Amino acid sequence: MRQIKQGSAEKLLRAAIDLISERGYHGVTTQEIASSAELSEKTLFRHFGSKQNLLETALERFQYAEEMRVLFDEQIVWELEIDLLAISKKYHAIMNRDRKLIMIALKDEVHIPGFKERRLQHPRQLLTFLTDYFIAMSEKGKIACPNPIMQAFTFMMAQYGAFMNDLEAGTNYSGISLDEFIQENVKIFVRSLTLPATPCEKELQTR
Amino acid sequence: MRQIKQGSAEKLLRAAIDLISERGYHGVTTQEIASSAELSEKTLFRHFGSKQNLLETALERFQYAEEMRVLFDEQIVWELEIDLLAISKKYHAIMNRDRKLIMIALKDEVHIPGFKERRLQHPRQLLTFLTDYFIAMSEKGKIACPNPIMQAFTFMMAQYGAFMNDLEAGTNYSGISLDEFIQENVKIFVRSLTLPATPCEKELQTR
DNA sequence: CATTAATGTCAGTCACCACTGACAGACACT
DNA sequence: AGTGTCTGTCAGTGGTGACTGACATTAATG
Repeated sequence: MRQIKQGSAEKLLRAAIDLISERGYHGVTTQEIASSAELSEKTLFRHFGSKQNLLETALERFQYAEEMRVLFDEQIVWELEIDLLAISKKYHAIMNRDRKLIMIALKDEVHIPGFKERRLQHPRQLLTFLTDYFIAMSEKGKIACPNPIMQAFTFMMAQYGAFMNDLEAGTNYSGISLDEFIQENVKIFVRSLTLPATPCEKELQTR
Repeated sequence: MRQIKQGSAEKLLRAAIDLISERGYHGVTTQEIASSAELSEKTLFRHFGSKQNLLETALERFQYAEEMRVLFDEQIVWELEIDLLAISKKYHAIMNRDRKLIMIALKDEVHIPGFKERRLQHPRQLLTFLTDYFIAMSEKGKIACPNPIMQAFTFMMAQYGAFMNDLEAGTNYSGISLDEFIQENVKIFVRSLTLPATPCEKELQTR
């Protein structure tokens, strides 16, 4: 009967994620979580001991740095537009998969030791990957005039903003889709980074 | 004694915003709010009748479209870099001023009729202003090759992402400040939009 | 059949919390 | 001095919600 037990725990975790991401930790009762999982409240406590532990277990699923590393190791073709598109799409795919966990982390009502730190480490890693990519591209002579960290950061912030906007506002801006944004944003970076040998004295001045 | 009454209501509102933005609506008790405002719980209920009404009153302070309209009407000098910088700085100034209200809205635990709609309308207006600005700049021949709505949207998303990142992660990325981001992002858009008469066939193809 | 593991039911505990009523003190204005 | 306004204290009420213990049920397993 091990499978059935795991099935129950799984159902409870999913129900918890669904409900807490919508209404917040304190906005949902253990009773609701249990019956949403079609189990009794008692079973919830037998599995997880406490509401907080249920949440902690659920949150352990959030991680994406590793997947990003694989992307940078295996899918890069050293063609700016193609690579930036692939990176953007992967980023949004992962973020959308975990969007409920991200909502919970954002509401952040319960203090879970070490969780915030673990969470913030993923985008930091992505920044490193992207910066290294820009540096390498620069060394290959394929892009120009880099302040690679800041450009990587700026690229990430745009992705993050679009994701967050989609997360909370959905289709607030009529007729603009996430996909269109990705296309346009990549184009802007491509145009900005592949200057046809135009010098960049202006940048050198300001820093 | 009107002043004293207003002083108390104000203190309660501020305390409510502070606490709820940190711990969420259900994570804070009326008792805590009252004593954080150095007033009795009774006074809280005498002023606002209910906890929910206290929150609703607090949230009425969020608005920025009007301030943005003034900026676009009065501060624009039709010089891309200068204008984008001014717009960015104004945006972050407003958002930072209201960051606690934005946190509350994000946690979004309590359903307040019409609030979400009212909230989403501000960025939509900003998008309109910025799009019109790009169109005008294009007509003046100062920027090139516009898909103005998407470019305005992309610019906004970058700002939003940087703000949200700052809001929840603070100084997660060592040594990168919001101000540096603003500078870099504006530069990227300037470079991308002011192509020195390079044709844009590539864009025309893809759409 | 006996055992074991997972679950359910039921009844209940204990703490917390939004909210109230009755009463009283402080202060201003007339 | 009297009146009105704002505030505080105190002692509640009613509801809810996390969590528990005792006992029964179901089904798989040896």
